[in-house]
Amino acid sequence: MLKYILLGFLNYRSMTGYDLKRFIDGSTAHFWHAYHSQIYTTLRKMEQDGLVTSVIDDSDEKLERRIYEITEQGESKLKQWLGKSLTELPPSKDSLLVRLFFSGSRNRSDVLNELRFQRQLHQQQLELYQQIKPEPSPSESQANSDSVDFNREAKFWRMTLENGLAYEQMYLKWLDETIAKIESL
Amino acid sequence: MLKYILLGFLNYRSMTGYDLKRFIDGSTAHFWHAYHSQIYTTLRKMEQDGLVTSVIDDSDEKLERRIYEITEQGESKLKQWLGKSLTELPPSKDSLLVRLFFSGSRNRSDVLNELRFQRQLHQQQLELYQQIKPEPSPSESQANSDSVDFNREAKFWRMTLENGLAYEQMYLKWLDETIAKIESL
DNA sequence: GGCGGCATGTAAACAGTTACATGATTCC
DNA sequence: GGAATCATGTAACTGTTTACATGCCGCC
Repeated sequence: MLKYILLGFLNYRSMTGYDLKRFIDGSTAHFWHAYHSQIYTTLRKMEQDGLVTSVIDDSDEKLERRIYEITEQGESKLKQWLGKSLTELPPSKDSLLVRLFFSGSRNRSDVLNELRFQRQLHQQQLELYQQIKPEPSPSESQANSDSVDFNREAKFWRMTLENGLAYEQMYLKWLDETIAKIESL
Repeated sequence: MLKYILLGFLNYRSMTGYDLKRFIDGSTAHFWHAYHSQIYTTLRKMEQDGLVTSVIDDSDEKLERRIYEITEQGESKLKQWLGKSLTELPPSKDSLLVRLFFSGSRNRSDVLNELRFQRQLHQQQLELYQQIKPEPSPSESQANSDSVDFNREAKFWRMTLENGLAYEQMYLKWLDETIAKIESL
């Protein structure tokens, strides 16, 4: 999956592993995050497979940056993947719910503290999304890609952001209700 | 993580890998699913680590069932894990959102078909949760565990179900809004 | 006879996490 | 002087998925 995210961004423009990490953190991280270690190793593997090529930029001495560029093979791989629809529900994993499921034997206040802390984190996450509101910005400078319509792309980016907002609002509401239930247990 | 789910259920009562698979499918699957292959191998590893023991039940000839039982070490491992709270947001992964994020260049009708199909799946999932409503039932028979209060446990199971319901309702609403936006693009 | 459910596993591949490792520059 | 950010990577481990593999029983 990470492979396709990297191809997706490299299809906008060539960039380094570090740039990719920042784009992911600033946009897809809430529905797909990745550690830098995985990004670098995946890029290497993709280069071996002919999906990307890389050149080393030495324009600043002392700072070696490896710039990745998508190949035609990479582009067709991305198009092919986008071409066949998902036919299943993506599995979700939420370790908080696992913990809550088995929390019957726990101290009421321990559970409440855990949920209240999660509430804070979700509140912060929501505020973060609300600040992004105007636009996520993988364009930044002019794209070197032939024909990417960034106005159109941005509409889809915003839809995923709307999902994040809806998710956090739902989660906060559920946490509040759940905290109230446990308080009156 | 799966390890703790298995310990959690085995703490209710001893059972086989197959039973565990069914309990997971019937309760935690929407926030943590597992394939049978992983369940069996994880149980073996847990036995090596002294968290569970197993006996082979041959009461029915022809049908060998390996029944797993939690050990004291397993119980304390579970308690220890429940004891230290989550201090981060669990990462979420949703490949549909990844696909949508990079869907600017796709055919409008292809994207719409994919989203409408997801809508159906989420609708089914919601209905499934609504039918479970009365009670998830890992008790079934009398528990062999010393002191599990299944009435109390059930309250926590229900809270995770409420999360599933809220999630599906949120997702359906978002899908409807997103479909409408793309239709008028 | 075929299908689905019961029941158990192994093997290989792939994905993801944590820890180790280095070294420059900038800001306080 | 220390912390943060830029920038890149490897190694070891853990977790997850897919495919292969077997055999019984009951139902239609």
